[in-house]
Amino acid sequence: MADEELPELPRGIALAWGVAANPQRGPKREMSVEKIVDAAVELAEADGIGAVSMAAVAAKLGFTPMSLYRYVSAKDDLLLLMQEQATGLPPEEHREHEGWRDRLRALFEAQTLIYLRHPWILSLPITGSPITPNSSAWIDAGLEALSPTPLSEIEKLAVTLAATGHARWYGMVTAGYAETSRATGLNPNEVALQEATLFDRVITVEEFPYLRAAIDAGVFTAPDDPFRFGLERLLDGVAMYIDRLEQGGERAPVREWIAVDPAELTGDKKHREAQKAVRDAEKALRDARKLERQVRRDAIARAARARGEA
Amino acid sequence: MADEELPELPRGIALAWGVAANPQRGPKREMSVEKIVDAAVELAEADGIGAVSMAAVAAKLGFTPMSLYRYVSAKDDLLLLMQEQATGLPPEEHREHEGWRDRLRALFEAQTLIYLRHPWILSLPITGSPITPNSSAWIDAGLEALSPTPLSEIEKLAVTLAATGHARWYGMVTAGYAETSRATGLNPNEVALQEATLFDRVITVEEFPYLRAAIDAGVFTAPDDPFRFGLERLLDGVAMYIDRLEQGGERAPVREWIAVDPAELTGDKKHREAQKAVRDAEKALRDARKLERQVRRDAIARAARARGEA
DNA sequence: AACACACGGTTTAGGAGATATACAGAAGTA
DNA sequence: TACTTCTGTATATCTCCTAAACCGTGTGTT
Repeated sequence: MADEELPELPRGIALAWGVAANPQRGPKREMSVEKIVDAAVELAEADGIGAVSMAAVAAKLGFTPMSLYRYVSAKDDLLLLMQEQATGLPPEEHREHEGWRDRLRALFEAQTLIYLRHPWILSLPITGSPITPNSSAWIDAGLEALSPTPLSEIEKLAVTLAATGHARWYGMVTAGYAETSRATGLNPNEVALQEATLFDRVITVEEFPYLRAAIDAGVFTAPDDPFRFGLERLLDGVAMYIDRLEQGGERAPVREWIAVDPAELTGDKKHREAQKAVRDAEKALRDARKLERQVRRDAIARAARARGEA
Repeated sequence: MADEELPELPRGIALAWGVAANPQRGPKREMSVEKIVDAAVELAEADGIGAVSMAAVAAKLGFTPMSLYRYVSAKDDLLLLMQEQATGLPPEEHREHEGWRDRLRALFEAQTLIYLRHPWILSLPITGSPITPNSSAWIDAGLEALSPTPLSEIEKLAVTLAATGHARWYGMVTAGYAETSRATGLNPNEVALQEATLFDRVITVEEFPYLRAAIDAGVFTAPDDPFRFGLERLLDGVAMYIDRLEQGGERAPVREWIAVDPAELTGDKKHREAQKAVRDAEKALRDARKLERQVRRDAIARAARARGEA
């Protein structure tokens, strides 16, 4: 009866919400979902998400791999629960801040910290919409921060989502370095420097003039954080919009989702051909550039050889 | 010699840049990297990234699995090349727009379209920093759009990154629906509706008052796109900042990257204990909430049963 | 022209990983 | 006590990735 109340809740999500029918009969349980998740998280912290296998988790707890399946119905569920545990609840401190802006910023920073601490979270596959207790709590906190503003509900959600996404993006870019650093044993600065060297090799003025200029200005080697700037501009924009509303200004039109041209999906022939033409043209351009690079490299090498022999 | 010029280029990246020493001896090649990547992409388009196995790709081309390794040094490389191919070059149309704002928006929309068309891209693991030709071209295009502005190089990069990240986030959220839709056979609207039902089940007024209010306002069922709003606010903020600069205003201070407290990484004991305390407290809260949910559910079920029996 | 050797595709094999299934023993229940 | 339910285990299958050895094919060299 009680089960019929929640028919389609995916297994993992149900577990996260604590919908676990505690069994009455049978032997005592020797493990618990929590212990399993803890062990899995420890493995991930130490050696990345790749180190998390059912066998490894079980071994860490001193059991056989199959025993885990009495607690977790599949590995995907375990991954979801790991994410949930590492994400945790939003910190209470953000409530101490006064305005919506400071609150949102505090949430943003808390979120980025989580990703910096647990970079493996970001390498988990996004399984649609993870409606878990903790992720809901983060969104709720964002909406709460914006609750004193005259924004509409969907606008509040939009701003919350934007800030969350920005934090996530921050994490992804940074976690890339962190993971490379862990995998190679180099410290992050060395990794950054090495990357910069690679950049120098392939980013030419002719092909990428603007990116080249940015590199020359040192944007990838400076210790400056481009993400804060982005967040502040976003918040500026929101503040401006709120001001406008408060002065009786018009609300921005809310557009619909970008729709994928159905022709592409149903396979309209002409359209497919057009797409193919674009792809072919891109390929031709790529090839031409590749050739150009190759030739240039050869020329340089030849010159070097000549210099060496001279 | 020429090889020594590019020593540390990771294999896959080197391939993407077309650094492929064409062999002279031996039998004619019957395949090519391009054909392999095409086949792999076709598999991914049809059945998701999970359908891409070396064996499947080889079979699609009529060869044995191992043959692929003469062209691609590992599966990861193949995945990188797939991403590169599906990303393509930024469309030229964005150059037709006048101001930086319209250009950036055009790039944003082009990028989101790519993710909507190839949602599997987003389920690829981010392998650090994919410095590939096409991804560089996208960044270059963003910087170009901003080149007439008085923004500094790092500020331009920050804005470009923010827009890119927002598009990616848009894609992730939307692709979740797309993948669920493909996997379950339901259309996206049905998926959204089903999700909404799940939301209704677990998001209570007591626990998530603000999220609950948003749901009641219909933010998840309306056909409105919260991401455009976010983008426009970001662009508003950038515009505002540019105005300020043009009127002789001060540049925003650029902060350094958020640093993870080294105590956490070196394992300071006190700090670890404090962290554990937080986690325990969170767990206690979670448990209390779980119990509360359970009890409430039981009560509801009991009431329903009583009603049924009455 | 003959030959050596680099190279392409194949075969075979190993190893890791998720998980289905069947089972023996433990704890409640009738 | 007998029955039922449940736990952890053992065994086995299936899917992947990829290392290594092999044979035939052209090209460059002698």
